[in-house]
Amino acid sequence: MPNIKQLAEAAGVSVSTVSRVLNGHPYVREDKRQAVYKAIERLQYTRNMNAVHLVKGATQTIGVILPQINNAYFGKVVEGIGQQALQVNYQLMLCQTGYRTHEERKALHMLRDKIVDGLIIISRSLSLNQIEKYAAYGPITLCEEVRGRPLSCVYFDHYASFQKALIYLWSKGHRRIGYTVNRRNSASSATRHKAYLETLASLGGEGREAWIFDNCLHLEDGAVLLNKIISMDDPPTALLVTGDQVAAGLTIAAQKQGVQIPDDLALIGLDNQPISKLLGITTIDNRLNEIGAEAFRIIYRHISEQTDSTTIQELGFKLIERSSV
Amino acid sequence: MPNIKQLAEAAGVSVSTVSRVLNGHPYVREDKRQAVYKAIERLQYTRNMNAVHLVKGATQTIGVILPQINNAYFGKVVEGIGQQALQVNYQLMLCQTGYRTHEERKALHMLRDKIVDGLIIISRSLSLNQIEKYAAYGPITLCEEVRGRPLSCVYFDHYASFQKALIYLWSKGHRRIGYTVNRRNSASSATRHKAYLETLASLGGEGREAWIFDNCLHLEDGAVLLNKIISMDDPPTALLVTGDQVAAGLTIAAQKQGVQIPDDLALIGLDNQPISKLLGITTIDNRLNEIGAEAFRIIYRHISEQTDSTTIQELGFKLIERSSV
DNA sequence: CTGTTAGCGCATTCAG
DNA sequence: CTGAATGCGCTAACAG
Repeated sequence: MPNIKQLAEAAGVSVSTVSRVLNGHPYVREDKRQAVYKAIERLQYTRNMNAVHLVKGATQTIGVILPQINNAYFGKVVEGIGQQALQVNYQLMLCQTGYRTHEERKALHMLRDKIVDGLIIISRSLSLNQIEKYAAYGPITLCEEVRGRPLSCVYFDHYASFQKALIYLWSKGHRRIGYTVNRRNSASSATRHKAYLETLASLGGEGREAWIFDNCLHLEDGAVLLNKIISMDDPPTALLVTGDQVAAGLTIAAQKQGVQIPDDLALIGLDNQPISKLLGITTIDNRLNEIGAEAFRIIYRHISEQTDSTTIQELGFKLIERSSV
Repeated sequence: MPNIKQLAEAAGVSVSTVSRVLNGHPYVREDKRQAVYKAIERLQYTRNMNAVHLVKGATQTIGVILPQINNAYFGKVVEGIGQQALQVNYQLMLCQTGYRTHEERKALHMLRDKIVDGLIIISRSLSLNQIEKYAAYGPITLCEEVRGRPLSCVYFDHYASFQKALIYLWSKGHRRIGYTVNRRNSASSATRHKAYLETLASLGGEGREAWIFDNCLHLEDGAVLLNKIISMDDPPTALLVTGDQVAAGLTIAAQKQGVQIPDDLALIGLDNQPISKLLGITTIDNRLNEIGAEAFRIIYRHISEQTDSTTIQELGFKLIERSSV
């Protein structure tokens, strides 16, 4: 495999001239340019990008940290990231962490070690204090609200969306309202818990611990949950489900068990996944694709502008009324 | 950001000694080793992996080519790849091509340009002739049957699985059997078409062009298809659906339209996705996770052993009987 | 418009 | 056990 020097020799020019044509610089005489092209063809020359990365100090690659790729929620975000990356010729390095801090740290190391130029963290286990330490090595953007730190973020308002959904359920006559989350101890869960208690209180109702269900992420989790709910002495009549996959699981299981939706149990999902449309589930569109796309744009802007500033970006959401309430 | 030379100075040793402790080599006196650690801490030294990649001629990264990440089928395969990659400390570079040959070619270039050490192609648009050209630059593994080329592959037998499913439907009394695919002109589609015609003929039945439906990949496609089928003059009574998402879309739409499954329309899905279990869809488990995992193992073995040989690996499948037939 | 040269940061022979 | 020296392949000042 020839290098640039041999190529230059073969073309009868200097390495810098070769480099110029390789990088499309102007000010190269046409015949020399052609000679280089000829030589490239003849020697089957291919550039070693690792050398380019070394000398440029950048790789045109950004890392994406997420617990698992095979998931409708994360998939939608990554898709958004990827579409933007494509447009500016950036690569995506994927890190499936399974929420293991050890793996998350390894991904952070990629930024420190200059394997990636920036990092997007879709969901995490590590503390912000831990993550913050790596901000010195390059831009990091989280897909959750983060303030007062050297970290950027894109997010939608969990509090407001919960509030809106709760008020909607209340207006439809529901007084026994519960909700589901994935991890009880995540940042968004704390916000949601607060919104849950405060909103219900302000409406003159009350939230109950027994109506809060965790470990709900996948379709199957919804099915399991339905069985749990129908065996409760004092079940909620409505559920705010943070994820359409789970809402779909609940819906399908409900049909099997003869539970009527919305009469026996009302549901509001989240993410506006295709399946919620098909099943007629009322949901909140939080524009996951756009969250991913915007996360990339923020990173890209920070890289391009070499700025150390931080961006905080809130995206809107929309309640989509269908027939599960 | 200090480099290895400054670090060596600070530690009072040579760069080679630093390099040795950095790479965990033996034969370094303990006090010098400690001195290096101290200096690393003090200078906040971090290694530039691009230099390592350059000098080693490898990046510990493999590229993954797929049309889109946000998809149950591809997601499952990528997950399998990622799990294996994690175990041996390899990174994954993701390339969402949207089946655009231009993007696929860009991904192939990553192998040529030494950005990745190997490539896994989950699904493609480019011809094998085009892809084959890049085999000289590093190992390439496809997730489909490929023979007589310098390319490795993992796959399950589309022909045999179609055959098995058709015989099963036939044994249940179906005589008007159709099937769905995503892209009509993909390699697997050709195999399936052959299996479809030959198997039905051997059973004394016949296939019909009108019972073959393409552009079926997502959930919504299944819903659209159901409407198409119920408006047909001469609809099939059973459908072999290559993808549980589509089968799920069909099933859910059928419930809405009052179409009885399996009585009005029988279904056999593919991929054994969670949703097929929930909806009671009879399906074929083709072990997508394992296909991804094995694809990585093959690539990894070829990289480790520096061999130019090629691996062809067939994985088994299993018909999972549920209640949609 | 072009060539010379000095790095980019690290691994690794080869002598000690 | 250790250090000096060489090279990985390329870019970009700098001097023509």
